[in-house]
Amino acid sequence: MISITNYILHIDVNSAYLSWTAAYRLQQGYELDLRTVPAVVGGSEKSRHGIVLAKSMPAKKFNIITGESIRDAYQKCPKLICVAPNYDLYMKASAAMVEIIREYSPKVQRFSIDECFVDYNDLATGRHAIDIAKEIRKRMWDELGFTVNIGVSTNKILAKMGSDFQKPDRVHTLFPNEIQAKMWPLPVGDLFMVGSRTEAKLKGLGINTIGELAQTDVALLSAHLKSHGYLVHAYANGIDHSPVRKSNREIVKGMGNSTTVRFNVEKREDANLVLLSLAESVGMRLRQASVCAGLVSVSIRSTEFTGGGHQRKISVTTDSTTYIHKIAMQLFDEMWDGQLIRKLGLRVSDLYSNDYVQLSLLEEFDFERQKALDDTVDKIRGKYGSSAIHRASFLHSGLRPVTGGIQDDGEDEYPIMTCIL
DNA sequence: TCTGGGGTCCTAGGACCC
DNA sequence: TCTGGGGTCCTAGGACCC
Repeated sequence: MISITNYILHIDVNSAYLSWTAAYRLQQGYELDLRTVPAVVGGSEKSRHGIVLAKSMPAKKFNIITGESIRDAYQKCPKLICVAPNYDLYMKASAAMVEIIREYSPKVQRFSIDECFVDYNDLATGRHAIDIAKEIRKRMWDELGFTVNIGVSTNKILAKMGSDFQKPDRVHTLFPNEIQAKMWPLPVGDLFMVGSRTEAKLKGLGINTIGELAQTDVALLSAHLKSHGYLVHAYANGIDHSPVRKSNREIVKGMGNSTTVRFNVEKREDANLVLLSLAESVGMRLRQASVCAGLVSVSIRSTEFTGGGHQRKISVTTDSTTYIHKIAMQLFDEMWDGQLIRKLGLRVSDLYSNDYVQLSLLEEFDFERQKALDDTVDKIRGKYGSSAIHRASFLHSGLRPVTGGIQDDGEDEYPIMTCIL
């Protein structure tokens, strides 16, 4: 017998935004634990950000689902408590969680703000992975005040599926010899990477459970789902060879920001300002990551929820706020048909290290001068905050001079957290 | 005052080249 | 004078995730 020494853990915060908010409020001296009553984290309806981002277990009992409008949620439960998101708090809570997890293994992959994978070798400590998982679960509660689910297995897909079993505050195993008993009876839509469209197609083929998917001829699946068919078939059989990567950061493919504007945009000049504020944050993020982009994309969503995207490769790679904005406006002008706009997005990709920025001789654009300006603005914002300096065109516009990334809803802000979390 | 924001990967079709 | 084949690049859009 060969004993397994390498395990994969998947750690997932239960109702992350809500749990973190609840834990924080307890620390601040609130009596009520939001996790014990129907409560949601959601944006404000007035600024048209009113959807449920996270819900408590009691809220779930009222059939409130993530992503639905706050209004619909109130209809289901009039006593519902709704609190604003606090992304600064979430980043801190996430960092505190990862710091503890890294005590057990150097191979930790942050999969999202509230999830990570751990490659754990029990030769290192002589302790079994299941015991480690139980200890991590307990420490999250004791030291940070929130609960997690942990899945333990031998690869990422099984660990992830395992962490999704009964919640909250549980450790589950899903080893290969447990697949048939624990995973195959589940509805096919529960499988990672089977979303609503794929689920509908599979049901059309008479496939209703993960087990049925696992035992379907992969040729049939690929005929209907192309390469996605191979993927979900492998996942249904618990097959996944992807490694736990130490870092996601080095392999970022693109970055973008988008915003639902507080009012319907009908004037080009307002769209121009919104895209400028998005370019400010995208540009800052590029410069912070020391990369330049070779592709710019703009997306528009109308008040009718129609719309699309428009993108263009650019002849230079750039991290210039002003240049990105200039391209974005070209794209906008080519695409906009005058419809009322609800949401605008700006995204850059084709990222290259900015060590070798090419300066185009053809462009009538002074990259050197803009670079100096961007650097100065970044320094001031780094020191005094992103609202310390902004372009005069935003004065009296009713628009944010910088849009995207970590920011809160503005109305009901929490103070910066100072406690242990 | 219905419907957020940030990502990744895949596919299809047209342009263009040899 | 309807007509091949292979390849890459570019753009649009769909599907999935948290």
